[in-house]
This record gives sequence, structure tokens and C-alpha cells, in this order.
Amino acid sequence: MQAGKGRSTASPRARQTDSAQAVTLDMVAREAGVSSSTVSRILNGTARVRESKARAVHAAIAKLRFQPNPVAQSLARGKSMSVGVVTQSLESPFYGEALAAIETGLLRSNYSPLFMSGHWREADERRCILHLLSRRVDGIILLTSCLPDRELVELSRQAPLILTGRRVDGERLVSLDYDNTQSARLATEYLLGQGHRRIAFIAGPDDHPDAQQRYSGYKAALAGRRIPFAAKLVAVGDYYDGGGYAAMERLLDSGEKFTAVFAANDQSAYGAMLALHRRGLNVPRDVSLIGFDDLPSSAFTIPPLTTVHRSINEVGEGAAQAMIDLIEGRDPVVKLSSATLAIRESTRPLHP
Amino acid sequence: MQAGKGRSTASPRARQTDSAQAVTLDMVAREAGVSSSTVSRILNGTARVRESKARAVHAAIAKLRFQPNPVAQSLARGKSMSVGVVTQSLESPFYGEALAAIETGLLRSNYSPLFMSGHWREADERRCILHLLSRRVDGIILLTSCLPDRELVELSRQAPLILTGRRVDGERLVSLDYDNTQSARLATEYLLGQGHRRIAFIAGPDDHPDAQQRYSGYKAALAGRRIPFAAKLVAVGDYYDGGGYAAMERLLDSGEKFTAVFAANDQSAYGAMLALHRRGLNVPRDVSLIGFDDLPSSAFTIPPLTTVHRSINEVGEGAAQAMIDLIEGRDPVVKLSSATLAIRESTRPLHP
DNA sequence: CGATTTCTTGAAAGCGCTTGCAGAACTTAG
DNA sequence: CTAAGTTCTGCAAGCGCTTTCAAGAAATCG
Repeated sequence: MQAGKGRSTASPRARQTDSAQAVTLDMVAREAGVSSSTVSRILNGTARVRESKARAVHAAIAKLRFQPNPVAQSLARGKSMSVGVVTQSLESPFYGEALAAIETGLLRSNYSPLFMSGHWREADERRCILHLLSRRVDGIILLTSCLPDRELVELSRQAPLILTGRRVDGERLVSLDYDNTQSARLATEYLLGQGHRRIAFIAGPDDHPDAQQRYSGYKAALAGRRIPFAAKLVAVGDYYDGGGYAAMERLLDSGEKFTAVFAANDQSAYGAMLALHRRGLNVPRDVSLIGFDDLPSSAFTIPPLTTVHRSINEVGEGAAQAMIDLIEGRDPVVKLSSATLAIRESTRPLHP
Repeated sequence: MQAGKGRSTASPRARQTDSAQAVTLDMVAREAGVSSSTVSRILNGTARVRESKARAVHAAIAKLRFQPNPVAQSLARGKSMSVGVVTQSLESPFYGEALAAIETGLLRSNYSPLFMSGHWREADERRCILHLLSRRVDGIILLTSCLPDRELVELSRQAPLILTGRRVDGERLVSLDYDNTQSARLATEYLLGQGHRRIAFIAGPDDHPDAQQRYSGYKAALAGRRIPFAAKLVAVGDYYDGGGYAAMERLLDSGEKFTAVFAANDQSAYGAMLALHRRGLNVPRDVSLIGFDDLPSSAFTIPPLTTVHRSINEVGEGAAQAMIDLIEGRDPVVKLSSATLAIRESTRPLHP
């Protein structure tokens, strides 16, 4: 950080001044003929102020086009009006939707989101959190955190915390869990209901908590029907298309028979579909395929993918709202509607 | 903003104190037995300091686990060490990749990105910019801005500006354009080279500057071969799967013959593929299809999509770097490698 | 060895806004 | 009309860090 360098061009102060934003609260105060405290109070509604002055101040604000400097506000108030949001991947369409919802939710209450991505790596996630904390965010939203529960509980003592995709209990901590296990069970049971008995599973990476839950949901559904679980019918992918492709190839190569496949997320399903296609297998005629997430594109795959739909939007909005509640000392109440099945054309009854 | 409310729980100050971040520069100074100015200077390298004191200070910093408060730094320096990034859509996998690259690039130099999305709406974009400006960002990166040139030039006087996907000239303004026209031409010419003559085009929304450029690229390629342009062979989509689907249906319904289709982006191509499939048309046997963007999933569609590949990563990194250069008064040099074709299985020579 | 010059440093004045405190200005009551 | 309340409102002290200024210390020079 060559602090001393760039300054040759223009001192920060000079820049500040020549920018349009140079209007300060004091200038407004002077213009309106009151003290700066009064202006501040009017701005924040922190005290009653004589109507006449209020009018004068508002006029001055309008005239000068004053906009409070949030940096100064943050420093003075000790809070930054911003909340950190760490997603695992900025490029995932799935998380993207949640981010968009969080953005709207936060902005509505005048908080700004600070997005960072953890790339599914504990270390990265930790760095993000540290960075956010150092920026003095007022709270942190963690989308499917990779960190151990203990650490999260501890973290929640430093800042209010919202967790999605897992359940952890703590004081200033709220979890928004959309029950992966139950949803995965739903998907599996649908296949079962269609008469399938040999159902393969393309799992997500072991270290993703939600991947594990989906796995257990799959097993639970099988158990519910007293269908023996066969490890051979499980291949683990990486939640990306490529992993799904490879997993499907392994499944196919294993020689194990199956009439349906449940992929732990849609992207894996995409890969699986292609692998099947390459082997001359038709979906759904030869094998039924069901996904999980309902990405926007899933309605447009060939064939359109049957999958588990969750309103990720709801999660985002819920997280934002809960965060604000937490910060402002209210008791957050969140409820998510449960997952549903988007039944499209990649599955069919076993005996037509 | 009920300023007076939530405070019932804990005053901001109290919260600040009980959080782990309460260590201030003064505490470090006291601990090290020097003045706070000295600590500051050591931290920023703004002046020479006796070796012995420097050591003491570093020790104190380590002992107290001091982390400078960026809010205070921002206020004092008049700059925020953050740059605003407005994307059009947080959920687009295409922009997502750019965002990720920007994030890494910025973070490397200790700047934080502030992501916001404009939803392809001028008004929204303007609001984002205002918000960002009010947050005193040190610069703004606009991904495919919808705003008129004039406005952008003006904006660049308020803050350094990086533009991607279009070319505008100005003082503190750099454009990172990956020449959509040229790339679109490349795609079209590939089809031409494969012997196709009747090539349909699924356009993006008229109001996206890059959509228009791709359209002209398509026309330019045609013109280059003296192939008459047929308006009937063009259907406009919305850059999403659904729009591509509908556009393809219209194309098919028009009765106009074509042996290949160029979709202005991959998502449109996905939709088009499905529409073709539903009509019993096979890609690439009956019609060749080429996309634009090379989304990660495009390698996994059925069949895998031939498409224009640009290193969006490069754009992101370039934007971040240029921004930092601009802020720190250096002359930004950016160069993007040109687009290439990812040739996969959705196209084939017309006469095999 | 005293006069300069060059380094190092601390004191103090901000950055722009919030807020506790106390006096000023009004009201209301007695 | 005065005492006791209520409301307003300004002063001033921060928030935590940067930076100017000038003084003291050290190094250089004649």
C-alpha cells in the first residue's frame, strides 16, 4: 500500500471538496440558521424540534442537496448500517437469487449488503468474516456456512448472525433452514411413488452440510419403504455439472442396475443427463432423473427437469428481515414455506 | 428509521465495547509507550520511525490484536477503500463470474467491493449509483451500464469509473470493451464457414447495448459474404431461456427456412434448443445452433453448445485493476484477449 | 565545538456526525 | 405575576484515525 504515492495527483481532501458531495451538516445548519445538533436531530427524528426550524432546515437541505455522510455517521454511531453476506459462490445462479433477495430486503431498511464469497472453503470463509468484521458490519449473513457449529456460536457473540441451510442455536443467531433432509426425502419418495425401486443417488461433496442432509433424506425415504440401501447406487459428485457427469459414468460403469436417479442438485443432474445421453440412454424412458434446487434453467433442459423447488427468494428475504430484526433488537420471526416438487418431464412411472 | 428504538437493548457504544474489536490505536500507542501519531505512521508507512519504537509498536499491535477501524480511517482520509460495482443481475452466472473476479482483484489491494444490481433498468441503476456515491465509494465499476453516454461522462467527474461492455471516453473513465460486434461476427462467420447460408438470429433485448452490437455483428458477417439480410430470420428474445424458447417458436412458425441459428446469448440458446426439440428437430442434425457467452453449463447441454467464449474472468480482473490504478492516480493499462469459439456439438457442416 | 541540516516525534486540529448536558424559551399552574 | 414544568436548542465532547506543525534529537559540516 503505497500510501504516500498517489497523493501527488490530488490530496484526498481536495478530491472530497471538488466532488459534488462536499455539503456537510454544518453548512446546512448555517444556511438554516440553527446549530448542527438541531439539523442532526431533525434528520434522525431524535427529538422534537420547532416546526419553523424544521422547515428552514428542510429547505436548506433541499437547497444544498445535502446528503449525510454515512462514514461519519457510522463512526459517530458506532454502527455501519451495513451487513456482511457471505455466499459460497458469486457465480452460482442458485445463490445468486438469494443474494438478490437479500439485497432488496436490506436496502429497503437502508442497510447495505457487503457480499463476499467463501468458495466452499473454510479458510476463505473465515477470511471473509474477518474482513467483514474489520469493516464493522452490523451483522453477518452466512449462506450455507462450512464452519463448525462451535465457531459459529462464538462468532455470534461478535455480531448478530443469520445462518441459512443449517440449524445452529445461539443467542444472537438465527438459522433459516429449509430442511434439506425432508426435501430430499420428498424427491426420493416421488420416485418411489412412481414405482421405482432401484434409485441411484448422486451426492454432493461430503463436506457440505446440506449435501449430507440430502443424502440422509434419500436414505430415510428408502428406509421408509424398507428398501435396502445399496452403497453401490451412490456416487458422489461436486455439485457442478462436471461432477454429475463423472458420477453418472461411474454409476453406469459399475454395472449396477437402476431405473431412476436422484441428483443432489440440479447442476449435477445436468451433467448426469449428458452422461446418460452419451451412453444412448434416454431420460425419462430409460431412466428417470430428479434434481434439487430448481434453477431457472431447469425448466429448459432437454427434457425439462423434474426437481425439488424451494423458494430461495423467501430464504433471502427472510434472512434480510431477520438480520434487521436482530440488529434493531426485535425478535425475528421467520417462516419458510416448505419445498415442493416441480414435476416436469425427466421422470416417468416405472410401469406405464 | 426508528433511531431511538432498538437502543433499549444496548447502546451502540456499549455494543462496540463488548465486541472483540474495541482495541483502538490509542491503546496500542499507550501500550507501546509512544504517541498515536507514531502508531499511525508505522501502520501506513507515512514516515520514518526509529527501529526500536517500530518494534515496540508491532509488538503491541500483536499483543492487543489491534485492527484499525476502517470507518475511522475512511473519515479521516476522506476515502473509503471501497468501490461500488453495479451489475445488472446478481443471479446471472455470466456476470457472477465477473463479480467473483472483481472481488478477488479488489481484495488483493485491500479495497472492498460493494455489489448492487440494476436489473437492466435505468432507474434502478441510477439509484444504485446514488446509493454508492452516498456511501462515498472511491470509484464505481459499471457492468454493461444502461445509462446514456452523456450521463456516464458526467458521473465520471464525481468518481473514477470503469465501464465494461461498451466504449465511452472520458477523463477518469476507462472502458473495457470486449467488442461484441466482432465476436458476434466471429460466431456468424463460423456458421457461414460451415456452409450455412440461411442463418437465423435470436436477438437480445433492444435496450441492451451489447445486444445491439451482437446484432450488428451478425449483420456484418452476412454482409461480408454478400448474403442478403432477412428480417424474417430475426426474432428478439430477452436473454433468458424463456425468451429464447419463444423466439425460436416464432421463427419456426414463420415458415421461413433456416439451417442454423445464432442466439445472442447462451441462455437464449438453451430455450431455443428446447423449442427445437419439442418440434422434433434435432440439433445439430436439422439445425445448427451457436450461442454466446460460454456459460459453465453450456458444456453440458444436450448436445453441448458451440458458443463464443470470452474470458469474463479477464474482464473482471481488468476492471478491478484499472479501478485501482485510476484511484491511485496511475495510468491504467488494460488489454483483453479476444474472444474465441468453443466448438462443441451443436453445430455441424451443412453438407457433410 | 557551535551552527546547520535532517530526522523523529508528539500535540493538536481536524474528518462529519451524534448526543449528553444544561441553559433558554415557552407553558401551565398556583 | 411568579414558580414549576415542558419543550427546544446549542455547546462541546466524543467516535478512531490522519496529518500538519513545530519542537527536540541526532547527524553533518566548517
